[in-house]
Amino acid sequence: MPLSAPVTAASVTITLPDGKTMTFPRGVTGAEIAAAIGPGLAKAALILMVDGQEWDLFRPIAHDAKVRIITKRDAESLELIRHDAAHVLAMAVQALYPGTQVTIGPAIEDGFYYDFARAEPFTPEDLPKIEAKMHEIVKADLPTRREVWPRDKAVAHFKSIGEHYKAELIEAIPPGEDVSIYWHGDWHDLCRGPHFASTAKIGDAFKLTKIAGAYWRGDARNAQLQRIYGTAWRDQKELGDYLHRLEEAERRDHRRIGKELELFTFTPDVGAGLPLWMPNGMVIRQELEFLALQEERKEGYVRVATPHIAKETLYQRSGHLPYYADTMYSPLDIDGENYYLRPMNCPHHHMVYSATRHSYREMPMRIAEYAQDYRYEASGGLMGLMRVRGFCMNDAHIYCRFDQAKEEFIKVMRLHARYYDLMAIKEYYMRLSLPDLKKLDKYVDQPEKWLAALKIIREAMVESGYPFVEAEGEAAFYGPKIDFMIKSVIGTEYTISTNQLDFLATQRFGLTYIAEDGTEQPVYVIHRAPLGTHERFTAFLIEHYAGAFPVWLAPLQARIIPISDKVADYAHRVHETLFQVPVFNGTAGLRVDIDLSAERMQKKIRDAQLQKIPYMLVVGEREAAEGKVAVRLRSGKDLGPMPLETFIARIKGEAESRKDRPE
RNA sequence: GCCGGAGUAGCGUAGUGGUAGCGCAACCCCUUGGUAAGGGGUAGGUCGUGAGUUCGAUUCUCACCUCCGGCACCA
Repeated sequence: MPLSAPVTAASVTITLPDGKTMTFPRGVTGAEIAAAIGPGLAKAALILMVDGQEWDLFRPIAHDAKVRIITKRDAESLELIRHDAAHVLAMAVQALYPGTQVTIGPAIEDGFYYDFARAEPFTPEDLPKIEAKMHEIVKADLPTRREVWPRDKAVAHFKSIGEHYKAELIEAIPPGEDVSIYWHGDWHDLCRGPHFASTAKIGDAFKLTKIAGAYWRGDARNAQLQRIYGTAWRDQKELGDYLHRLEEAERRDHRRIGKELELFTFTPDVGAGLPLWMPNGMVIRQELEFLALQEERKEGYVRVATPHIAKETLYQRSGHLPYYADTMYSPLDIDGENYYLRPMNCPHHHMVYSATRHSYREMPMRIAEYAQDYRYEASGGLMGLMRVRGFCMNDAHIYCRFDQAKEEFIKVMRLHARYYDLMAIKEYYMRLSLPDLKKLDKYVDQPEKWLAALKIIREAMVESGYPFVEAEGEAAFYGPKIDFMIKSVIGTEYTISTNQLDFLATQRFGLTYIAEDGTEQPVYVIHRAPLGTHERFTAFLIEHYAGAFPVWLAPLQARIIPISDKVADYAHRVHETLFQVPVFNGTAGLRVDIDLSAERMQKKIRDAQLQKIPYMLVVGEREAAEGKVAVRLRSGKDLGPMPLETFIARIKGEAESRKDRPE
């Protein structure tokens, strides 16, 4: 094709990203343009952007246009590869298992999936077979073709070939519209596109990863389909890197580390989702509680303690029962009355608040408790310490005047920030959780109160400068909130902390204060849990630190390693000295032990290393003679011998500052 | 809760229709060693629980419990 064909009515002018223009006959395709630019590009081209719109390489261009050709080097290519891979997965499955219906199959983060309807379940043994078939299809280099059909023709067609889910999808498209059908060889599917010109362009860097159940259209009332997940990349190296990342993530999994470091355990004898904190894990809990106690004291909080159960009437009054009865443990019948294990602490705290009269002078009143709760979470949703049925929450309720709500909300945000800074937590985002206006039955219907509460939170967030995203349908029934969202190491998103504004409690519980003019005025309630629950927060910290906790959190802060039992006496003296060191910002003195086993020093070092103990204090005859300890970090770094006092100053400083020392 | 997979010693694992091995950990002995695994030995399991099939079940079947991967849910 000539680079400078004459400009006529039968030609189009193509403008390339560098501003260069080329002229082609009308109806030119991306493949032809790429070929005109160069054979390398012709080979590398995947799809193109035509005036910002994704366009198949084989689809004719009828107008002058700005064109950008996408190759594997472009960021967009990953999603395209995954989308094409999903199609090939569907092709492979339908070839191997006739009668299987296709539904949808999008590209997702790191890969793709496809949902199938089939009476027989897929088994893990099927995956290699399907994968092999996919490679066959890719190698077959099947050409892609795009057709545009009227909606009604498509519906009738897919019904006629028994693809009822597809037909249903197309029926959701407004009548009169056209739909695009993509063919790969003689297999075809309804699809928006775009797709590569042939199946070979996908390459071979893909792998099927798991089989799962998934509801049709994401609704549990619908039929359950079978989902096959895969991952796909541009080349084998990227695929290898990804699989390697997964392995690394598995190593950080809090369930694995929790077992290795003996932090917590579960047993069917106690019950699903009911964690047992072991001595090592309890140290972390206590240190977090002590941190909270200190920080909350600075902020004017007071502490209370309240029972773990309450009568049904309390939850009727709070309004929780009608909304959440199905996620509460069944009630206990005590003397003919129903008592519930509490799923949250608000009503108890409201009772404390309303036990006395409150003047405007004492507002805000901040009532705090690390409080144990029980929620009957769906059995399938339980996950290690991240999602449990019994948990202990860093809870507090702030009772304030309307005019104080914003400032109090900001103060809570700043408290969050202090905690997160302290622990160098950066991998989270803040979500302003709003009610879903289409499902108002899930929320208290008082539009003007919602708007007022929302205004306070929005202003508080804007004034304090914290970035946030908004999400509909995530609010509590009693008000909007800011949720702090994190991802577990395996990629599931959880709310780790929360800051909520409640306009309802004051009505439900008659929570008021006496204003300057002697009238009773309603209070606003802020529910906040910056450290979330011990369970989820610790799970997160385990993964965040990969088990290598900073000194202030480490269950064992130092281990003394005598080189031989000739120095056992000295080791004991070192231990006793360290044990007695007072730590200002800690629940106790230093946490230290001695490894007196009959093993060689190298073995003891290895053991301490695997337990991720921050400091190993090697003591031999030289150290004993000089009153020193040879300090080794868990990173492997050897600090050499130093006077015991020098080491004490160092570790005490770290414990008290709660700073993590980069090693 | 739903779909699929799994449960063997404290942990990690092998294995079989004829009641089970291995590694680490534990305990004992030898070794007294200078910065990631010294050597030898001992003990530890009603093979998740219950029922069924069978002459016989850890192995096959069913139910339940628990865990894992998703989905749904998540105040």
